[in-house]
Amino acid sequence: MDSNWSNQSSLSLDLSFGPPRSLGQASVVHDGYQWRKYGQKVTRDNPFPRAYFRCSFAPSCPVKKKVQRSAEDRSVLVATYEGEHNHKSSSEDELHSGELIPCPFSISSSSSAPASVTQQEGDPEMNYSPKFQSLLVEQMTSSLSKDPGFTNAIATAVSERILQHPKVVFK
DNA sequence: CGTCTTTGACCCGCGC
DNA sequence: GCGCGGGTCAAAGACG
Repeated sequence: MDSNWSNQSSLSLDLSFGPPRSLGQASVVHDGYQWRKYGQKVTRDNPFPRAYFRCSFAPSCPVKKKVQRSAEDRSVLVATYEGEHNHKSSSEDELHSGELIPCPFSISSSSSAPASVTQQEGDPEMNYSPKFQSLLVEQMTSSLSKDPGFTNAIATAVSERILQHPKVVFK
């Protein structure tokens, strides 16, 4: 067995909570993949509901994703990935078609120290607007300076998933 | 009309 | 053996 993905890797950077409520269709591309929600549960150790997602980009893709708000800081969203994508990301396809800039944050590395990115809520106008993006960058910068585990996870994810190059270390 | 989210019920594993 | 908690299923409703 590949030990890579047998364990869960967690790291959050999930934009799906941006829109107030995007009901109906369009499972949003959060991190380069398409996710379909198949369940939600309130766990004992966390008052906030945990959402369960599957990769809907490829029906045969075994990857699962759990998204849960941190009990300590509710502005922190923690996403836990399980499994390995047996296909390339949808954003890569988009990249190849020369249209959109991919969101390079599909975390496939297993970091010993789960990192997270905070995302403020409350302003529906900040969904995917430049304002929101700049805020996100700001939050990430903050996380980078505070949490070395996050740095490594990002570096690994970017190098493995997007650049297809050896590990790059941010410093 | 087709696809996706929501939500309650069900199933299974684990600890006591 | 029983109870609890986590994870999954499936029907119903909603939206473009």
